[in-house]
Amino acid sequence: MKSRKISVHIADDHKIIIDGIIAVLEDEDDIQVVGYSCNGNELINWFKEDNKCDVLILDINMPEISGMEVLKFLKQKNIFQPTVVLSSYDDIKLIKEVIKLGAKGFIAKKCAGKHILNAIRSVIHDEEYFGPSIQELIVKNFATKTVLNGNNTNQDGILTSSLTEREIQVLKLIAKQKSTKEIAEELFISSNTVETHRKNLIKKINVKNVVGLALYAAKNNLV
Amino acid sequence: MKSRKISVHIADDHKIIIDGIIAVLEDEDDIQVVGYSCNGNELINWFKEDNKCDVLILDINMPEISGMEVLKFLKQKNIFQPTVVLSSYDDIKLIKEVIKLGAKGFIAKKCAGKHILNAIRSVIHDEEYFGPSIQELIVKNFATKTVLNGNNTNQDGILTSSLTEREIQVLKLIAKQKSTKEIAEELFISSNTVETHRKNLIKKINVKNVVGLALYAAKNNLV
DNA sequence: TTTTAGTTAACGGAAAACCGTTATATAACA
DNA sequence: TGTTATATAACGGTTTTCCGTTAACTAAAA
Repeated sequence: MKSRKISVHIADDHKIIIDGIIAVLEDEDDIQVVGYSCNGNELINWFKEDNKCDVLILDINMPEISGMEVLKFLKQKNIFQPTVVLSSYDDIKLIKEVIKLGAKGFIAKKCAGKHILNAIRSVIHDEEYFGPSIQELIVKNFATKTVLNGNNTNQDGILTSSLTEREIQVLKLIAKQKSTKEIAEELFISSNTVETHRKNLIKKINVKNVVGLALYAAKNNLV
Repeated sequence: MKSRKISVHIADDHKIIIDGIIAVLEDEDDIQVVGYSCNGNELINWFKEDNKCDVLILDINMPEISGMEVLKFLKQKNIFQPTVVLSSYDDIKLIKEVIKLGAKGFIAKKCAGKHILNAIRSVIHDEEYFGPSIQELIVKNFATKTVLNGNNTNQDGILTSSLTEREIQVLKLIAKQKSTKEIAEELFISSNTVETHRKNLIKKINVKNVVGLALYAAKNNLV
């Protein structure tokens, strides 16, 4: 007896990537693409119309409603949705966030198509799957974080840190080229507090100065 | 009489995008994909082995050897190569650079696949082709640049400015989170000179501070 | 209920960035 | 042969960032 095909929905703001994934998946006879979305809005509406799929392939870097926010939406609505997250960058913090939000698969876009197949077949069984470059990153991160000051890591060892709401808010304003004073005025807090946030951001993100913060912000679509 | 197919080579560090483009092109019976490269090195070697194609589809954002550098290589070797440049970002400065280096087609990755077909069929006849979002950008840029201070624009009106070699060098080091002093030591020049360069960069790029420079550097793959 | 995470705030001193402006030398260009 | 672009350098003053450290209050979690 042959079981039903795995239904897949793809969400990515780059149509060409959707085409690419479809091209990879259509050769497999246990997988079926049942739809795609070109932005977070479309995807959320698709869910709201009570559509379903076995596996969601989700780009994290989408304008307006990001993949992250889609995951938040799903979590909030208590929708259990096996998901493979696609990302342009290898970023350990991003991976942590994504795991926190319940996604089990994570692949860097630069990785070839066949890994998506493995990822789909893993997450459908609620198993984790990390693409090759991600695995490397996790191992590297684990090593350094364990040896170095465990400033961010808590008891779990790996599932940690990330920025607070306020810190993200401050970071965004820094990335808008605003000075401490301007940020303080905008957020109705003391300049000293903003400085503290800036300091904590530099430590948490492990960069040298505001330039590092700006690059981090750019990388994580906070700009 | 039916003419020979248009041979196309694709270069992009994201395999999935190559797959996507192949998927789009393989439905066309006047176009034939004759090869692909996953980075700038591979592509340059491909050319060095005296391979040829009618149209090159070139991603600008590749690690190590970028698309820009590939264009420089082709120009330097006097290889006339009709090229469609792919970019993740809509950036007017980038477009200008690319035009300077001889590419005639320019498409943002977010644009759907069919535009690539138009682009290929344009550049093969040495005609320019700009994707929809790029056209918008050019129009917008033209309007503001004309109205506002023409600080960067020279006689040509559109094909202008850009940073000097030295400025780019300094900018890259700033984006590496180095201080003025460190940069000065690395380049064997005075701190004062580095400050002058930083100042000029801020003015030229029209940003407020090093954060703006960092973001510009990130956007233009100088990081 | 203690513990932890987050937000707020302060302070003093060092370092770096920012600003305007001027100036010299060189190489390329018209 | 001027003109222009580029790279170099200096200077004084202002503003901002950076660093370490401490601490109080709150809300949520263990």
